[in-house]
Amino acid sequence: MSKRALSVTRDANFPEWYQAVVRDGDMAETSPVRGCMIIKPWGWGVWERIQADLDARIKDTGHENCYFPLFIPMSFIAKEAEHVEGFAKEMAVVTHHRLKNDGGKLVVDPDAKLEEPLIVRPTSETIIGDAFQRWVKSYRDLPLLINQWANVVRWEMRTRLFLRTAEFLWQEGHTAHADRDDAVAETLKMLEVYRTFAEDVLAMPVIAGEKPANERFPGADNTYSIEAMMQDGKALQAGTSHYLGTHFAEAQNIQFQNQQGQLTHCHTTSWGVSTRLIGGVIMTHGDDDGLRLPPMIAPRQIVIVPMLREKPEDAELIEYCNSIEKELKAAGIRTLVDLKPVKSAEKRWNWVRRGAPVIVEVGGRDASGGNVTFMRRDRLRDGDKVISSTMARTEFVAGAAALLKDIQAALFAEAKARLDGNINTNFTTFEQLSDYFGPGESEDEGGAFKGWVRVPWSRPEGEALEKIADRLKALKLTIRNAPLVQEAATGKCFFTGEPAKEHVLIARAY
RNA sequence: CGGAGCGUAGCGCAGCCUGGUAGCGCACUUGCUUCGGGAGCAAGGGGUCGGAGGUUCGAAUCCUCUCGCUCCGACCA
Repeated sequence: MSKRALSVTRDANFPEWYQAVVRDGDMAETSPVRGCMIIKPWGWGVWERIQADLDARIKDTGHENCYFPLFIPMSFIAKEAEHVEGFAKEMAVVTHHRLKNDGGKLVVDPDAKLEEPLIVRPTSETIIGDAFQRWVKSYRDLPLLINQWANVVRWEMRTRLFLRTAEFLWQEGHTAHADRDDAVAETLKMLEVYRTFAEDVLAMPVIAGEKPANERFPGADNTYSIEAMMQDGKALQAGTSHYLGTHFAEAQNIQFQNQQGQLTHCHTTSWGVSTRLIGGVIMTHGDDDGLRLPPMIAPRQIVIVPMLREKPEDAELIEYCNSIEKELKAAGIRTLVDLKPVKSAEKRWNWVRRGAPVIVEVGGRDASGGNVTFMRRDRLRDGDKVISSTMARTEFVAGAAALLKDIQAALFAEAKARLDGNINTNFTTFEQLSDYFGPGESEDEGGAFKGWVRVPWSRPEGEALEKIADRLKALKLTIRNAPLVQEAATGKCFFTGEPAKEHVLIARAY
């Protein structure tokens, strides 16, 4: 049996496998600062691809980018009651502005205390709202459609690279509208942007839907999400879009004069996706040999590894590879000839672990025959055997763009089949649900693939919903969302027995 | 912040119980031989054993405190 490129398999230990992919795929590493990550060049390249593509989509829908400060006056965050409640426990706070040398020891200067502490933004509703309050005067100023790419900090108890870090990178859209309909339409429009982006670019199928009341963003009237199914069957909330009603507008005095001359509060929205998407890509597409990147976000789509032998004929081989690279680049394909003075076999496996979509290996015989030998990362093996194909370089170059498209589509199809095939709709009683998922206490049980469950419900709120959430929590389950696209619900609510209004998805989640 | 486990070379670990001055595999460096594919042999380099204090002639090993990490809970994009 030939060995795998990683030391852990998904089946043996999914969390450990995830860490191995992140590390051995050169994506990121932990930092000296607790809970924060160092994103390495390959991982950063993926983020740059995500940014570039999504940014274009955000601009295409009429939004403009800008930038607000990292620090927010503490009083700002206190303005919206639910918002404070939701974020207060995880704030990084700046209280001083100077250090001093105290007998050879560097200490915080107690004389340099800030009059008002600054918090490091966990999200920017409050500071952007403060600007909106000044920017919006008239109905002619609306809608106000703003986005920013930024880092935010939430002092999480437990962190995992990309999935949950104390500092993470994201984009946050903030918009203000004249009325509810316009704001809700915006909220749903951006959810749809996220859905198509996740599916078309990340090849990550998701289900877009509305969060139950208990999972709403602090201060939102409605929260929508896209949810993706990871290879261990758990759900990952991959993006959110919030209709904030007039809560923030009222708290921050964001008002405009309408056409009738009346002073009216705006309806606002916010929406965001983060570096967590990269974690989603890893857990959607990775295999036991490492990462498999969808071509659209791979920093290098085709990597050419010349089989160098430290002999004079190497020069000719390098020239051959360079000329192929030139042709591929001309076709708009991100290509690299890996000339690092490392053994070819090692370079191959490094690119396998990094998930380069196509790895081309060129030896002397290929070169003299005008051929290339290549591997598709999405179909690396037949059983344990590595699959490689040889074809004429002209044919390869001519078909390269189509090959990448095919890989992109194959990765999506594979993930889509997993999502579609693992939503159980047969449960009718809580006992069945409980028996199926078990208490989920042991790691073994937690590790087994369970997938999701879809049940009809009556959309309870308040105390009734809390009770349901508690019962689910005992099984480590949560309601993910009520899919926007679903057939009409008939019969009784799975939880309350009252007439059902819609279906919701239940799953274990990250 | 509660429960459990773990910090020894870049990575993975042994040594600790029964104190005697640090070792294995991979990786790294050099040489030779190999090489249509994750090679073999040989010779090397690298560690104040997480930190501080204590016991002792002597501490990776025993004691106390402390910091950090991982997993499980609570919290969350």
